[in-house]
Amino acid sequence: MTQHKKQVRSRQIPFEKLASALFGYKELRPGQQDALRSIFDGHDTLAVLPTGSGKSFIYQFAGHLLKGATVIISPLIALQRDQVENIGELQIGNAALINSLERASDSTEILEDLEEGDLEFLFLAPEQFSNDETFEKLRQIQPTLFVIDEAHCISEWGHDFRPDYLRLGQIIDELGHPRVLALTATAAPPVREEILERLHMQDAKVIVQGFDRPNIWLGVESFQDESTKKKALLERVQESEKPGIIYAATRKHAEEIAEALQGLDIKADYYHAGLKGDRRTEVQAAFMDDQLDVIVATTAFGMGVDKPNVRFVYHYDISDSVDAYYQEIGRAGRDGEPSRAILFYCPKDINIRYFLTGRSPVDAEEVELVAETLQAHGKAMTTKELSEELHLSQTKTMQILTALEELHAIETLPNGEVTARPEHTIHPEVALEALQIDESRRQHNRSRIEMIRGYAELDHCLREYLLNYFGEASNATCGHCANCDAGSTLQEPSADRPYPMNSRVQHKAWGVGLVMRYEEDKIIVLFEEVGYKALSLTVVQENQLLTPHNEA
DNA sequence: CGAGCGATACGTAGGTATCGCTCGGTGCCCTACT
Repeated sequence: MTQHKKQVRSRQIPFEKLASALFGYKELRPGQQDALRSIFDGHDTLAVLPTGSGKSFIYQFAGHLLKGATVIISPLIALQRDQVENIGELQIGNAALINSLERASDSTEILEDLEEGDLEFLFLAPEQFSNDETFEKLRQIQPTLFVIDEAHCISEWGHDFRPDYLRLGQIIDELGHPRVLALTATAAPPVREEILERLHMQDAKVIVQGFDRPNIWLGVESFQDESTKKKALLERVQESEKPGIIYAATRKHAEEIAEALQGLDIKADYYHAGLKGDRRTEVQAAFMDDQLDVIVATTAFGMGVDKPNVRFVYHYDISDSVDAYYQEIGRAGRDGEPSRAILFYCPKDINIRYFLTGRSPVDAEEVELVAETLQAHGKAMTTKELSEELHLSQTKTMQILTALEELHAIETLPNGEVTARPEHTIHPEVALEALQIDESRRQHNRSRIEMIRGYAELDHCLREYLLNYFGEASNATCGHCANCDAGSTLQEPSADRPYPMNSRVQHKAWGVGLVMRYEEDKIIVLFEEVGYKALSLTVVQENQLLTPHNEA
């Protein structure tokens, strides 16, 4: 009875023929083909494929062909609705979604349909597993395919903002480990590793398609003060082909820029999470229908936006990581036509990013307090109960719980409640270890900001920097970025690259790390414990600071 | 970190300079109140 893991060898399946019959596809793209092959050969699969490469098709197709239910985890209700609608237009089975906006009675019915096979696809946000009824029912149903769409959310949001993302691995185990398919357009090598680990993926295959978007011209314009920067941006927008997107760090900036553009008779509007739901829908729809030329937005805008003719993505404020920046500029030029991505950079803008990502450190007393309370309490508690009892903010409580959980000092139940582990008491040194875990997380965040600063202050090929960050080596000048245009040559592919790109190295103090890139006489390594570090190659070689690290 | 706001000082009328405080991003979910 290995029913749901039964091996239908992939080569027996005429993928192309079926894709054409079911979806009207003329041919499959390489990434789609590889991902399907991997799924049908029984692997858990992580597919990192550029947007517009038909990622939804992969789970639609696999879900339709595999017996049993398909559960899709998707971060936004709006995205889920689009997907359900999308499936409705195909002849591949019914789809539904369960969330807080639907009626509870409906969700009971939906789960019954799923059990009886009248429903093939169920869309959920990860938070839904905290609902005992839903979770129990899904455990009975034992879905055969478990899909995590926008899987980079695990590492982008899981650590503080939406912690339920970190619990998906446990959920997958509890559901009897259905075949797992994680999909994303943007994941640098360390993010890929984290996805595999956090989802408890087994016998996993990772499929990665190229990150390069050659039709997007890259540029950085530097300024010393805000007003000059703003003026330059407005001028640039006036002369740019439209439509376009402008990203700002704060809601206020977004509103100000949009108003300034309106003052110049440009059809512009702003978008951020402070707007009412229907207003957000309205602004987004206007942009999608070409009624707006420019949308000025915070990071709230963009996920699931697939507009082909976006001619520019400008950043009025710098992003908090290369990952976020790449994802945002990737919304330009989906039609393959020339487009521009320009970062308007002012060194002090980095500070807002430090503020927004840099939670204050936890202190030992708080950690002890949380640990003791959980032990004394005897039974499981919600984060909310804990934070109210201890007069700590929910964010802070979450921050402490995440660290304690990594130490296996506490356990998070499938419904999201936390409890002390009865089998071992919490030692005093756990608090100190938790501080270290928290500090290393903070350092990691800081180092990500340093990497985007590195991009902003770069004097050679910008594209090469981005591609290196995502683990791709490039061997020629791109000839299509501000620095290449200015005559800068590719960084010398010098003979002094003692460690291959993306190989693992060991440092005496900082532990194991991944070789990210070379720069003049420096090597940039992403250490698991301390984040990105730049080391002088001369010093490294003279003192033998790094040794190749082979995994066990 | 830094922008922006209100309160205060200054010393007699209204502007201006300074201090100290607050707030700044992303979305699920659920509960209480219209």
